[in-house]
Amino acid sequence: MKITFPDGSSRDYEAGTTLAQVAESIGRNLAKASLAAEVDGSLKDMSTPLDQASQVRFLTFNDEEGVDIFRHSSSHVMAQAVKRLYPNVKLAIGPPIQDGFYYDIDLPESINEEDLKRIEKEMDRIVAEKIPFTREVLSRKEGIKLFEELGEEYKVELIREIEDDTVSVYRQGDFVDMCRGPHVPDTGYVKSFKLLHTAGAYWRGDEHKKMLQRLYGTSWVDKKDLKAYLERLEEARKRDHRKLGRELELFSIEEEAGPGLVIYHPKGALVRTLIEDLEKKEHFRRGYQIVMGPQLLKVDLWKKSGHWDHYRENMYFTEVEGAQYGLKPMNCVAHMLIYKSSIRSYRDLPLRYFELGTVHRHEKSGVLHGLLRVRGFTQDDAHILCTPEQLNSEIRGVINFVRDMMGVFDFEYVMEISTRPEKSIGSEEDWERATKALMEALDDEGISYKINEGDGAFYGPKIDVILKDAIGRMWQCATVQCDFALPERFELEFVGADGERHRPIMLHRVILGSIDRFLGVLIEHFAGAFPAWLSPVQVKILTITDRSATYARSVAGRLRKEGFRVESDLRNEKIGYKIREARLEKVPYMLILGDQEADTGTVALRDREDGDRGTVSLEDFVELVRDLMSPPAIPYKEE
RNA sequence: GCCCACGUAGCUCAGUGGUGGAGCACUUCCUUGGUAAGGAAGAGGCCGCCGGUUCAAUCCCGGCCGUGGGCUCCA
Repeated sequence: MKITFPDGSSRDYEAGTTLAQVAESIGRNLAKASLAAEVDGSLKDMSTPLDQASQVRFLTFNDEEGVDIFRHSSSHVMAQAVKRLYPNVKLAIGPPIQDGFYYDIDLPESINEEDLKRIEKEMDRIVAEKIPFTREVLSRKEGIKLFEELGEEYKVELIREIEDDTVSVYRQGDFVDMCRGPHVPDTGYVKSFKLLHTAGAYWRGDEHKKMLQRLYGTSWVDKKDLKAYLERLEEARKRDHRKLGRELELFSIEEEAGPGLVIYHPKGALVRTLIEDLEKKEHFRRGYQIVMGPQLLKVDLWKKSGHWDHYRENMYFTEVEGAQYGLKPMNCVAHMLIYKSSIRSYRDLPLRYFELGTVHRHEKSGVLHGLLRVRGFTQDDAHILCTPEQLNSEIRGVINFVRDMMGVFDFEYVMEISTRPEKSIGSEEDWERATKALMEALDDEGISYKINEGDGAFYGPKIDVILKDAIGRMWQCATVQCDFALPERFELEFVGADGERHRPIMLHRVILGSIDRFLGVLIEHFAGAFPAWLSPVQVKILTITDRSATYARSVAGRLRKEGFRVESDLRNEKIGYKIREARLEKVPYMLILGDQEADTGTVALRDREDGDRGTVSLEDFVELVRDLMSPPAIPYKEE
């Protein structure tokens, strides 16, 4: 029989030859590296015998599928270890995930750090035993019987729900698990792993079902990769915006004030202001009008908007003089009222209302996280009201806006479109038209995108922008959403060229999203070392001795006149000490001033990245850094 | 909201059923030193909050609040 490989070459083999033997015949290294194989499009174990001519692709740790198979096998090894140590454990599911795997288990006692170490030791034994993974196909009935006898009620529940007549199970020695497979040939493959932490997880992700224990681990084909991954985790910890936020005196969240409520200290408030100033400027350039809505609006209005029915449990309410008010969780309602305040003509459209709107949402206590998930935050929110004909160009305008802003902050990004979910409102034509408009806008801009079927908002489809930070993590910030519901509910109209009344389409969009969250992402992206234009302190003047204080004051004055943010450290401390502190504060430029500089009108420049840069004249320094001290210019584009 | 862990000085963290500690930071004094920590002294704590056990609780138990890792939900 003829076996064909991805490079187009082929070889002949006897029927019954296993994939492992095929790999071996090609080369020792391939055989060693191959974890499983893809045969005519489906994934198979290396021990699978081939019985007919096929297309074969061997999967290694360099293939996405190979990585998943490897991690999946890792989770089986962990499950086997758990089962050896806790015979009464019931297993739920154990899939591979990004960078690792987990297994959900049901166990009366709870697993702690020391237990994880014990489980790791047991896993080491299982790995050393090199137990082969063997596949077995059972009928559903046999499968149910097998797992009922084992007391594995979760597996039984899963088998009852699958539609096939057969189920496959994998054995590794005394351990058996229901599993689609494939797996690596034996447990010896999984030697570079580490169990990371435990967590609670609902059975089948349903908060009404039982809470299980989830054990998280990571595994790699090579010890080096494991080490690199653990170092990456360490790097992420160092960049944690909660830690840096405190160290750099940017913000705090105090128990006294309330969970999820951010207090911006001078430096954090300054960075936020710089971002917001840039946002205002860029919005004005793009034809947005700034508006401001009140923090409290009457409950009747929230009933009209649908928030009372759909969002009430996330809102804060209060009563004043017998009238019920709700604290705004979104900015749209006031914008609707502005639109309705006069009769609109098609000539007025599009209308782009922009608000740096501070909103409050009663998030569940367990989800709060630094600046990334809070209860009070400020969005760079806008609602664009336009005609159906204008939809495409408005969406493209937003996309370009996002593109420009991501460039300013040095972020890469990808875009995704989310389509109609099952629970949704509006006509099929509206949804189709709006989804098409979003896709066409991205196509027209030459942007590739992924589609998330059924992931849209209940009132319309959306584009999400997922940005990628300096260490490869993804964050969702910008979003563009079509909304049919609000124009309908508020009976928004415009008079068309035909003299008839028409309903405008509304786009809801944010560029950075929550400014608070964006700041958190920025802190982690730059590891606290903001680019000069965003740094709270741009230049720090450090004196060698008291004798230089007067000169230092004149230098500071000159730089302030230039608009630079300057701080002086005139303390009676050694220069090494002052430099150390300025470095920890991540100030981009340090000017070291002693007798030599005072005598010659120069500054000894030191920067955050390159260290000592020698002596330059004060005026040369100003020229050198001037352009870096304000936000990068965004070229003006004709709409 | 749910599961697990944690909560000691501004920060990082030791610690014990009977009197609370260190380093850094802070204050004062000495030192005037040229590219990542000079020296000395001092001040600083409802040991998260409430209740229980105990002759005695920061420590043991319970509840609450908060934080962390996740789940669910989301900007």
